[in-house]
Amino acid sequence: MLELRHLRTLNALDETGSISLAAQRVHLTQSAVSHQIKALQEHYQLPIIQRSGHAVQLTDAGKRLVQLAGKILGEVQSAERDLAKISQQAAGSLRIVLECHTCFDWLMPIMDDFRQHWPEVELDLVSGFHSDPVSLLRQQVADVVIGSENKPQQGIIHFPLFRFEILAVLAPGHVLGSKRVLEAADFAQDVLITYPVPEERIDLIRQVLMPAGVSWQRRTTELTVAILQLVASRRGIAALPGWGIKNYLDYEYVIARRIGTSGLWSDLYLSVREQDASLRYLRDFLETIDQVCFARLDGIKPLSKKGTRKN
Amino acid sequence: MLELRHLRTLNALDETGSISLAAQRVHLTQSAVSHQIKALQEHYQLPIIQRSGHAVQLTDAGKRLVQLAGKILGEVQSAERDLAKISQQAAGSLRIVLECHTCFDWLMPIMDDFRQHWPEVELDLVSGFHSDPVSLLRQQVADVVIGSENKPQQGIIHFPLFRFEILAVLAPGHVLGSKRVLEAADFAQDVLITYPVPEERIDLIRQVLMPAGVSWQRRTTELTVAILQLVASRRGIAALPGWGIKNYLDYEYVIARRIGTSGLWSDLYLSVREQDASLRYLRDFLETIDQVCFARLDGIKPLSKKGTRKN
DNA sequence: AGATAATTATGAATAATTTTCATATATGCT
DNA sequence: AGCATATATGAAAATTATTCATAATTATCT
Repeated sequence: MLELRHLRTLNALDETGSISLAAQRVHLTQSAVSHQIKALQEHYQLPIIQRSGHAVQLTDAGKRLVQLAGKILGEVQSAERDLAKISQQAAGSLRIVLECHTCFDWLMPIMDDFRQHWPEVELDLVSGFHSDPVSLLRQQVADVVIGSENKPQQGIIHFPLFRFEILAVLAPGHVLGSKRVLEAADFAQDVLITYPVPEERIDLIRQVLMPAGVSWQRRTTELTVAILQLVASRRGIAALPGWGIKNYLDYEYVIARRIGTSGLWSDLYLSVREQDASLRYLRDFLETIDQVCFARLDGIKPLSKKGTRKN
Repeated sequence: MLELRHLRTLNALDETGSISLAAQRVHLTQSAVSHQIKALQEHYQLPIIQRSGHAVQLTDAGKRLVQLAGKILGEVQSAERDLAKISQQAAGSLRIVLECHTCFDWLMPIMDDFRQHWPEVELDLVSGFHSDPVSLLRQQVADVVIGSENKPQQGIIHFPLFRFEILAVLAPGHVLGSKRVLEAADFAQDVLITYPVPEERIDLIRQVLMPAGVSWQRRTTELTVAILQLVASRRGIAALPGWGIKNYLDYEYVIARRIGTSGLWSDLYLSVREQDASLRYLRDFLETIDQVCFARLDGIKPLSKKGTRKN
């Protein structure tokens, strides 16, 4: 009756404290999670969760099961890694093209983790900018592209990672700070500070400014911290992922505003050659990204798993 | 994809070394187990078992999963016991009536184990012989009957334990030893040594001798070892469960013969009052019996689980 | 060796379970 | 109070697991 599935759900529930967020984490609907918990409670004749308003709290019984999950799920993942090693799918290469500059932030620790588990896999970042990153896969120059590309292509598979909001970043006290939501025209008033990549690769420009026919001034720099420094010192405004600026917001180094009423969102995918899609270490890499990102990055949302995520 | 179900199956497969026996252990058909393993192999793209003729051997990958099962399944059981404690189903009484005398052999260690896990449950054996053991349940004198009773009765639930063969036990060199299979008439030749219970409670008499109209001489004694001693010293012959005499056979202290061409079989059930059937400690007791008996008793076969074994 | 029995594999059918969908209900916020 | 958000729930749909029937394979017994 109790299955690993339930433990994974409870784990997510414990971390998120919410049925619907937990559901997203395990790629199920809120309803499915609700049913799962109900089934567990009926099976054990015990309440697993306790509701104080909307917030979901685990009961002692629930905590005991989460504790079990903690002990067990790691063992399972570890065993599955060993199986990959046995099947000699433990060696290979994972050369990553990062289309999203800010993604360094979360990717770095994941890479460290990955190296520990897969010492035989050559892990690298492919540097430089590329107009068509996916073509690097075909040319065997890279093995993985992390970016926004998700159009179906022959021989390429896109795994959905997550959706995140891009926020306008302003110096505290900036005039635009008085608005709750910024519109395209607002960006004409100040210098736009971006990474040094082509205009069409900047979501704000491609999706907001260009369609609105607004002109802009641009200044570029390599590092996220540098962008934030420039913003804070009133040299301009920027547009960055919410999770990338969380700490700076908390310390009120900068402030953030939504772009457009419903916000400017960007979707991230991980693309690989079709023949690599079932490589065990690749799957493990994906799994780790999932775990780490959803646990640590604020405000991200899961994408539908329709992009081939079975097996 | 991998679920606890698979680990339980692999565990049984490891212990039995056979697909069909493993299937019986986990209360599935042979086909189901075969399909499970096939699914695992396809999922991991690895052979899990290796066949040398009919004998099934685990591959390294299979062994790794069994190792995982070993680590995990105990944790699960332990967590489930804790849940029972949380739900305050940890206290109660388990007064056992043992209809099958020889069953002391395997029950004793199980009781010891049980006491450790459920210190709050008063565990006892109800001594003496009873013409209708199940009525003791109704009278609240006992909580559990282990015996052959399986006729549906109002308010009583019978959990199937297992089926075992009753063998004729002879002194080495006994004349009847020359026959491969003993028939009813053969038992008229020698003294029958039994436990001191009514005739109708002795399977050999009720199912073989009486139907055949054969007469017999009987001598009784309390302990299994005493019976074996009398047999070995040529005071008579006995009929005992195969697993009960295994050690004595191995040391050639006595020899055993099948009774009738297809053997004399006995089914064992565990009966409880309906309202007790979902008690957590009772379920745990049942689970332990299952584990221990199938792991340690030779030649026993599972019974169909039709007697209400869900939840 | 040949026949028979026993064991496993497999495709199709069935059964059971899980998930989703469409809502209802409950809570929090302004 | 009213709207937005979160959870619960029954019924339908989808998926998955199991069984059934049978074929294929291996072992055993004259």
